[in-house]
Amino acid sequence: MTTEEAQRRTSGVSATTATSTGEFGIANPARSTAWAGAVQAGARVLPEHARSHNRALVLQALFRAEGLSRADLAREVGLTRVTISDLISDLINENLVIELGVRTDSRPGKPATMLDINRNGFVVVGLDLSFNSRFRGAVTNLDGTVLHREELDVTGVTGTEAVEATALILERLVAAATAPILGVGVGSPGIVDATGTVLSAPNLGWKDLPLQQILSMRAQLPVQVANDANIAALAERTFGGGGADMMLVRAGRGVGSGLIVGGQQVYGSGSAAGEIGHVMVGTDGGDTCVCGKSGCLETWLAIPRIEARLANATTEAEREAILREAGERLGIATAPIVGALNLGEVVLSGPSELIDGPLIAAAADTLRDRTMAEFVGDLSVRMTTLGRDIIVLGAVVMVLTGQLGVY
Amino acid sequence: MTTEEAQRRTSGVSATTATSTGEFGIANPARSTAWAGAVQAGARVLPEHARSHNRALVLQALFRAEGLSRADLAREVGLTRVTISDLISDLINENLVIELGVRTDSRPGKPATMLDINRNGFVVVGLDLSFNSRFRGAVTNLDGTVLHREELDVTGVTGTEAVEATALILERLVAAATAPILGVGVGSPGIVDATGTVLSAPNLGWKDLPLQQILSMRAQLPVQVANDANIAALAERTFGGGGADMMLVRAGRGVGSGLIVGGQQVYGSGSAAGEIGHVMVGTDGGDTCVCGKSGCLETWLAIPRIEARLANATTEAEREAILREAGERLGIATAPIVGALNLGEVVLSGPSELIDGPLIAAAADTLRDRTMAEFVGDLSVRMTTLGRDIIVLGAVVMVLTGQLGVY
DNA sequence: TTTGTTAGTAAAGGTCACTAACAAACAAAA
DNA sequence: TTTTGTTTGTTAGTGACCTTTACTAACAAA
Repeated sequence: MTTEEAQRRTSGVSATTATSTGEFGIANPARSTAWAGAVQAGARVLPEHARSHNRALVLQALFRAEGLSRADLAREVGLTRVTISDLISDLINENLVIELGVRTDSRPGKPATMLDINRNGFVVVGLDLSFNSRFRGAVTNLDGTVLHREELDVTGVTGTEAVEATALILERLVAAATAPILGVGVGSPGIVDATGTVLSAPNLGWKDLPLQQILSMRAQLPVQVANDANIAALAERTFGGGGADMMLVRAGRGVGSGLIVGGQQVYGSGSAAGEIGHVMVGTDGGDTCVCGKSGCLETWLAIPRIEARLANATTEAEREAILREAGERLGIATAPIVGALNLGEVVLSGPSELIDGPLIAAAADTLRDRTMAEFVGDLSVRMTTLGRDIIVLGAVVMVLTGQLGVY
Repeated sequence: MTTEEAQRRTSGVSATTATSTGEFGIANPARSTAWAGAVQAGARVLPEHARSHNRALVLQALFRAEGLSRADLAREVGLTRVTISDLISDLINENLVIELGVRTDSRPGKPATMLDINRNGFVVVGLDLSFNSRFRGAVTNLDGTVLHREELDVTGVTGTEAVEATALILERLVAAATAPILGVGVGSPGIVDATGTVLSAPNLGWKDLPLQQILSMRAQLPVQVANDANIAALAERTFGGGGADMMLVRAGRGVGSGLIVGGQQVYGSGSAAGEIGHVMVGTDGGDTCVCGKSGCLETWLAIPRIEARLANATTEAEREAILREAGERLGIATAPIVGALNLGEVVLSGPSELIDGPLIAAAADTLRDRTMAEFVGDLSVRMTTLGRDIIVLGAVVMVLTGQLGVY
């Protein structure tokens, strides 16, 4: 049997994904069950792929609406009760699904046995490398509920040292896990390709760093690495009520974004989708940017820049004008994107004391003024509700998608 | 058996898709074999879906590279020779694939039997409703080679009359078909939803018009309707060598665009993706637009506007400046889109005597100036090579995708 | 108690792609 | 010329998968 065939024969997620003893080194390698992987152009479909797709559908349905019976699932997914029973039997054996007992409400017919994803039977480890001077991480259950946190100061740490720091915080999180670890998700700044290689992350001094491979080898766990803003968009989509056509803009030290188009994450031709920080805004100049150009979105919207301007503001009106201008510039930059993609939502993530107020209001006004009302009539511009944990939650979504096919 | 079950049982494209006698009214109803349809969220996958997906893969491989044997296909697609033989047997029975005879070159082993899609065994009807005063249409083979053309003057024709005109030109094209018609593709201006309903097309006086349904009933053929610029993007992707992350901008009476992201067409939250004509460009005003705003992309790039400006130009330098300015504005408007989506290509479609020259050069320069070179380094900005037939070719792609799953 | 409904399971059947094995047809080496 | 090895395409049989059909269990309502 060839390697490829062996892989093809492997389906499902083994229930023994990782030991919960906390050893940093015992678990199964990364592997994808997701249907998405099989749908790529040129990929044939075998019966077993159909099975894992249907299996993912069942998990998705259970994930979204707890308290479903086998019969409910059959109606929801469109398969027969027989097939659902068979799939559920597998999932129960793998400890991914549990029976909650019989339905209590009074209805004719045999009472249903309620099912749910075993939300506490596995945990996910999420890492957020996007902060300037500290790495953050958390252990969560499958709902994204944080069970344990770790932080690590990394001021001035770059290159290999930064990799070691990442491995260290991961090790601590793995040790803190109280249930088998389904997988590890990492949100990194910079450009990250589909294989989890950090092509470029200037702040961390990383270039062509195969972070996913490194961490996966070290932890012996399935690891997935993606850009922080992209991962935030995933989180908003799954946990924040984000729609199928959505943009998440993240303002921090720089400005980045993640895009969901047609329900799918956008990666871009060079894995650099969402990088809007250095797109010039308007035709009337602006401050000089670190990149050499003038009037980049970052010069208007990066938090340090806003804070510097606000430091000179003496009155509340001045303060508001500064924030409104930042919002306007965001609106100017995103209007063509919103129009071209016919987005339904623009979600902002960042320090709410700065963003949630005049800034976001001005962005919404500007967006509406500069696009065609007929097309963007029901555009929603809002803050994320996920707060500072958004990257960690995105990591959960990545792992759920990668390991279970849930999204 | 329920309707849904009956549909589920129906797979493949019957070889008797339509009579070639030219009667306007004898054929089978629209039906989708495409895998894409089955991959939607919440859609279960049955073995037969797997089969039609694999079938589509075989057709795709044959479509792209003629002169493949069964064994070649097995290697290409990843299925076994046995399975390929079985699929090919079906396809030959349906007259979609033909044997070309044995391979002539001298190699060890049994000589292979060459296969090809029966490119002239079926025809496709394409309709282009995007011109101001005339409807254009063509009958093509499966390669997109035009076999017959029809035109119809529709100056001042709107509403129901325009629908009748569409039906008339379609009837003529169907009558001219010399082989069974695989399907009909229609490129319409305005907003068209996924069901082929024209939600809004002011120029034609259409609003919530179920054009696909109307034409499908009239012609008794599978009909697919989509926005003209979107369909043009499809054509560029399949016949024009367009990449997986691409934008096609169409300048005509107005300005529209079509987007391909991650190899997939973008539809948008309100089916209005690509509508960039009324996005404001820059922060320095501009001419008043019919929409009421100032400085919309259309005021810079719509062909009538450019022509009006050129009429006042006396020197070649003035003429070039006007064209360069139009290109610059296009670059300003598309820079955020190119950056956010990390597009690899921007393709222009329209009158080449105006677009292909200073305009496109200025657009390329502006795009590069206003984005981050690191991210858009290998961005290609160019004219389409498909000329005026681009909409008709897009119709072919729609039909191939919808009826055969080829894309 | 009877009737009707709903949940879940068991057995049998059809579809699909796979493996194994083989004949046909050729080139190249012996 | 014969033998060997390669490649193509087919036949036969197998296992995976989901369906249909039919059943039991468990309940509400008449």
